[in-house]
Amino acid sequence: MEEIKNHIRRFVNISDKELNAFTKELELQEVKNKEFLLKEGTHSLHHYFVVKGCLRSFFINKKGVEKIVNFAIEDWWISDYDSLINKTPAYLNIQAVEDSIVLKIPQEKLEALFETSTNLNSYFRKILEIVRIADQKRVQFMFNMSGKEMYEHFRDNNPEFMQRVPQYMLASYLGFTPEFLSKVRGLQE
Amino acid sequence: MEEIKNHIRRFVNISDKELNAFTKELELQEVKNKEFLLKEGTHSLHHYFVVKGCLRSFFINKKGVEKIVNFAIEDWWISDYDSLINKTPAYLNIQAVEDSIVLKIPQEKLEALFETSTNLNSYFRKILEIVRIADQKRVQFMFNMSGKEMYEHFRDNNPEFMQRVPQYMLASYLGFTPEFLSKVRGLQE
DNA sequence: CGCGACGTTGATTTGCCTCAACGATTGTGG
DNA sequence: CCACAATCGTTGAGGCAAATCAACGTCGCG
Repeated sequence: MEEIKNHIRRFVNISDKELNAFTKELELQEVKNKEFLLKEGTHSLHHYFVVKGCLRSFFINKKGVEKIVNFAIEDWWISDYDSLINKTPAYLNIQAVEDSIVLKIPQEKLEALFETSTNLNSYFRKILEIVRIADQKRVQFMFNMSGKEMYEHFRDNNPEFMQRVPQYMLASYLGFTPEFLSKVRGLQE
Repeated sequence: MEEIKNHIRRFVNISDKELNAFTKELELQEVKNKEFLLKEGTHSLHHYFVVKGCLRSFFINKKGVEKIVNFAIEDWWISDYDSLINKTPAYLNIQAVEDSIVLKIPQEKLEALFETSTNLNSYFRKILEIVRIADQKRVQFMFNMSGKEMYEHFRDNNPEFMQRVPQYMLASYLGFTPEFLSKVRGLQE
């Protein structure tokens, strides 16, 4: 629990009492590599905070191909917001890419906490601000760069991922085929 | 001011006193068609709420072509979050697409209000949740649909925009050239 | 009227996909 | 502990969706 407490304290000035009210609702869960936390079509109930490991969210497109929407590593949240907020069946899958440890909190508990804690509201608002910025940049990259450039940019800005996710997942996240990524890598700079 | 008060009340249960503390910081601004609220390279200071009209945010890519990142119409917010939060020079331009009326609030005033108002925190958190879901869907569409499908989806789900934005801007938002959009439209269903 | 902004159409090019074949590595059961 | 099957990455040939480039029509407006 110290990981997430520290993470929150990095964003808001929060009392131990308030923090404990929050962490009391968290549940630790271990997930083995390839194990699912959410499958499309089911109802998503939890937000997940990654304590250790690496997860991905993805959907299956109409051609039957996996398309990775997001990765999450240590100190990051992952969930299907659409399903959680709108209470619709999930369109996304969430799956471990390594043996991992997550903390989970049900959306309804979180909503209840928001009623009483300004600081938690603030923390999650700030997380969403960061996510918004990241999403915006992703669109900008997709509109501005060739496949080769996107790969090089990702590699240079996220070296830690290069070791941890297989190449075909990186290809999927960047929006192209494994074959194409392989060719792009083949051409030396 | 009634527009934005009603908008906020749609999301949170807020007292008139709290609301007034917020609206007191807002400033009304008229923007003529093609007028800029933000130019890239300058520092972004405000969030903008559209009372009437239509705005767009865009950047110029390395080939010198405008790429539209977002539109905003009535009851919607638009800003360059990256610039506001990280206090960096804006990468985006914000410009009116019609004669418009906006309410603006400086980021620093908003931050101050967040310190004292749980409800405002909550409101902006909820706005960001919705934005997050929209961003996620946009990535999904880009990964799942052909140009023709993206156009038809947009047309069927956002009919109000079809009347209001010129075709070349729609093309830019969808990520392709005006020529291609024209051809896609040429093929009857 | 004449000019600039916007949309259309056609010919050509290109970035990335598809499909197929083939190594290398891993892991798993006999 | 070997044999074999999966899994993952690489390479090449061919195809296609969308971009590029260029020309032209139309409209609104100074």
